[in-house]
Amino acid sequence: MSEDGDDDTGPVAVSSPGDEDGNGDDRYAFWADEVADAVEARSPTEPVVIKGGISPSGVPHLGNVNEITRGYFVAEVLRDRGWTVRQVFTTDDRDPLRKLPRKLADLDGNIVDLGDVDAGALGRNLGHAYTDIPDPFGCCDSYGAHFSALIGASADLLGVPIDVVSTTELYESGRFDDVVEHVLANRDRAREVLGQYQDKVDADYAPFNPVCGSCGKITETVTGVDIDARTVAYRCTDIEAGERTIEGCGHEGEATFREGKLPWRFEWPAQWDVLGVDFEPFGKDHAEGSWPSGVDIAENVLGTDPPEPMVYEWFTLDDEPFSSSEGNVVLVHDVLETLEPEVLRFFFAKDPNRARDFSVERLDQLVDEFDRAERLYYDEETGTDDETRRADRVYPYLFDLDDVPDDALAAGDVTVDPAAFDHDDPDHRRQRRTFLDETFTDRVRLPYTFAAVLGMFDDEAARLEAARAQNHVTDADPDWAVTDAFERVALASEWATRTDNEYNYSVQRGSAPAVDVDDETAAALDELAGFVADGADGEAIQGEIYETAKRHGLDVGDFFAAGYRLFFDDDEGPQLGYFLAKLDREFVVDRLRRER
RNA sequence: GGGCCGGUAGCUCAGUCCGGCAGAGCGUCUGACUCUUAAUCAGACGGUCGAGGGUUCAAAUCCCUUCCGGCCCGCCA
Repeated sequence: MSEDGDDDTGPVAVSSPGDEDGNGDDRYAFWADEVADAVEARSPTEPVVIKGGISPSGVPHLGNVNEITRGYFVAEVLRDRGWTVRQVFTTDDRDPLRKLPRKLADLDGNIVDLGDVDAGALGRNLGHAYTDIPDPFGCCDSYGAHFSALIGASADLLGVPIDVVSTTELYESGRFDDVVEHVLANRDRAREVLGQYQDKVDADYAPFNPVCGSCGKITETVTGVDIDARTVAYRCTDIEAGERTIEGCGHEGEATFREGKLPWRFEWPAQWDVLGVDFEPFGKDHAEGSWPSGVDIAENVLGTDPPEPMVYEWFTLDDEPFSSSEGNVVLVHDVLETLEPEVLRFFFAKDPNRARDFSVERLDQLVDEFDRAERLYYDEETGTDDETRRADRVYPYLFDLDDVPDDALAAGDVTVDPAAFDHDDPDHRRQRRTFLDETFTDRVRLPYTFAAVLGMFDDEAARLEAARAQNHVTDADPDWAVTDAFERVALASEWATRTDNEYNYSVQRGSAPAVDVDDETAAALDELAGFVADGADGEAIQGEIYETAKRHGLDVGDFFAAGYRLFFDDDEGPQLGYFLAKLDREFVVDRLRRER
């Protein structure tokens, strides 16, 4: 993983509690198993600490969620091996706001344009720490607190337990005092080490950025350090932020170690040290930048061991890079309106080494892939050995008791409250696994695109009827499984609406689409209209469509197409007979007669 | 300039670390079910594994070179 020539990421020796991945085949079916082995090889003390973190600079998008979910899978594997794990998430909220994002989001996850909030007020806060900037929505203590709350909510939505740790809080509480003192007391060494990685480090460089006592900006020019008093003297000078310069106010003053921050290259290793981090995944951007220097700083400035690393590739959103500042974002909140949480977790369980596109257009493919993995896990389908091994290994970690209906839990004699599920409690874990392997085998999944089709029936009974007709639901299925399965209809419908794809049909109520029908088809339509007018249920109408077409010597497919054209102005649609039965009869009859 | 990750069927990707007959799903095509309408089922088509060289009895897999794509070496997942 680390490619640094001279560090000591030792050989991976398998050890410790309940090692259980040796089934005669020692290849890794799941990347998290390999990482867990490496973490165990460090002989960590409990709780094992797994970290992630971001700056709360704006909307926490799906890419940011890697920082939560990648660590989660490793945490879960370690917990299954008997380890107690703490997953922390640092919100780097003392970082300064460098650039105004184009889009923001309220606490419910609704995206709003910058122009819809007080952009001027935000603009005046460039250069200030996120926790010192008022929340543009007025609902949280600060800008930083607002977006930290959103990322915390994203984790909750995915059922991942994290301790959110505010970096500002680490400074203000004094937890960082000792490490800041150490860095500043050894600032020559710090300069020397970081200087190997960054050209801008010169003789004047001081590894601390005080908050200006006058204008409140994070400043860079330290003019003196008093270790005993735990203060630094500074002058508030201009700072560079991308192409623009944020002007300093010129104020000269003194700041304590709690009134400022370490530069990122030092702050990250300081977090490892203070929080005792054993494993941290990070994006490819850090792999060649802050990671190598962080290792060096940890070992040679702080004198601590860096955590086990893991680099993950970035995602794109419909082939475009995610960008909080550019506004190309999608929140977990949004995604969960179209996907079950287990499917989204599945996306994050894929190989981190591979760049992936989160394609909204092709969400059905992702869901199908998940469904297949699930069937492989339950031995309801056969696949290649590799596919099966992967499914067996990965699927249990996608499941969360909170995602299934209460009566399902009751049916499985689950006594733990899903909302109070303790990932470190062996009994809770056992109950979850037992439920998964026993009760949940009765679950029902409607294929995603079929669920999208069902979305056009606004009537519950009609949906059930159609699903039964296709044998997706049978009398043998427990009620909870049927209820649960139909949850997918709302998700798939939302997807169809958002992408406006071929499942987003809408009945052309206003006026009949222009349809040219030949005489024979016209006669058949009239006859069908008569049948409908006499009153018939969906199944009867469906059958009659075939019969009518045959009587008139019409191709059944063409006749259906004529029907779809009349009602949807499209060549295809839902099962027509069932669908027409659910519309008001007079309208259907008139439309079939091309009279309205 | 230096580095990281990828390139395998039309599409999405497993397989590469640890060499052993090139795989899956979707799509396409054909056929069947005397109701083909997200159909379903059966079958078929589909690949110089980016390219070249090397090691080997044997290479998608290991080594060297090279091309293409994404990214990093300010801040960023």
